[in-house]
Amino acid sequence: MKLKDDKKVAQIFQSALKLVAKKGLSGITMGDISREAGIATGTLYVYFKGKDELINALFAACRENSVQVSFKGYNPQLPFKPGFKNIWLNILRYKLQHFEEVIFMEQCYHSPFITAGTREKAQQLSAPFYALMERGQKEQLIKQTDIGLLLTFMMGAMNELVKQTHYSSITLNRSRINSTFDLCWDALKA
Amino acid sequence: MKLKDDKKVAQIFQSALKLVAKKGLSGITMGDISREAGIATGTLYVYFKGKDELINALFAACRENSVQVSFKGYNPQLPFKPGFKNIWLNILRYKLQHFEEVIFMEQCYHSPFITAGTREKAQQLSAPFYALMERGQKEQLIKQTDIGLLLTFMMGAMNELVKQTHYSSITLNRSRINSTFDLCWDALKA
DNA sequence: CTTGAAAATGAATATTTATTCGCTTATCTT
DNA sequence: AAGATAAGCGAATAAATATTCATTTTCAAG
Repeated sequence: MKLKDDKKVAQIFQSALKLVAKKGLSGITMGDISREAGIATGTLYVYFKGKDELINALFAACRENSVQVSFKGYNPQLPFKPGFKNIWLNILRYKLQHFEEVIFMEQCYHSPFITAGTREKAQQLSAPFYALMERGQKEQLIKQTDIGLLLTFMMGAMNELVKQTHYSSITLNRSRINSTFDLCWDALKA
Repeated sequence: MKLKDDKKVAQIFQSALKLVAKKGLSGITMGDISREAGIATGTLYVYFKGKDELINALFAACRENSVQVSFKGYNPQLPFKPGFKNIWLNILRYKLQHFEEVIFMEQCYHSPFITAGTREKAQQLSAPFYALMERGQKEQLIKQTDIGLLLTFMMGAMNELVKQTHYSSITLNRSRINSTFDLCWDALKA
């Protein structure tokens, strides 16, 4: 291998994300991606078998990255609520800073591109979030409702918030973020 | 005009929705739609100028329909909370019963198909929801947080819930629905 | 240096998909 | 019932897009 490195893959991913956020998954072509990335169309096929593989790889990469970042700085020794807020903030920050990924993931979920295998792997990465909520329930801090439901509620609210923020170009300042956390916490708390 | 009636348009819309829910906005072709609707491809062009117009019309129709249904049975004379729950249930029911529309709307939001005008009109239809929340705030029942934020939080949570329900084929029974309403109410209540 | 293997190119090709149009069929009007 | 008008058709065309491949460039090892 010569220059076929991660850097170029990252560049391709960045371009694809940017375009999907702007024109939607249905609006991008391999030609668009290569142009945006500043490479020849044929070069895309050096890195990926085809469009399907590119999209699946990007989907998996986004998912892994976002989960990994979520638990940064989480210390299970500390009390639940601050730990939870830490993770909540990690997630929100990530989504705000990687808005394009939020849109891309959303668009992907119902596209024929994403294979069952890719979907499956993405789901498995949710395990730590389930564990977190279980802890909260054990400590009687979180409602004794189905955890999947609680997580869905929380993640859905956050996603929509991030999207709305971008559309309306409202900046989510510290005070607004805290208000939103309160909404979320009040919803979940026992 | 002979048979060029609402019934056929509805049939086309239904087919498009079904296909988008299954294969995503990027996965459907005019040919797919016509086949699913049991008509010739050329016939689509009797009803719509082209793919763009079809998608925009469907988007607008979905939006109008869902807003209209939301306020069914709402009586402003009654106390706030039961009225709010009534609307909340209307929305949830609608989304559950029209899952395909939820997916379609979501996919559309970031597609190049939807024009600025269509988007604008969709936004204007939110006015009654804003008014509802204002009432709740005046009566000191709802948090004094930015209404857009409250609505976004609520709608996002509901959408995600509906999607999750379909993916995991969990039936949202009466008790689960009430649990979810409690999450939502606890989040919003002052 | 030279050379060989991998990477990059982008025009050419293959494939898919939107749209058109000449024609047929159905319905309404008088 | 005949004529007029609009809906419906689907093969043919046009346009867009994915993918290939013969050629060129790059770079590291000898």
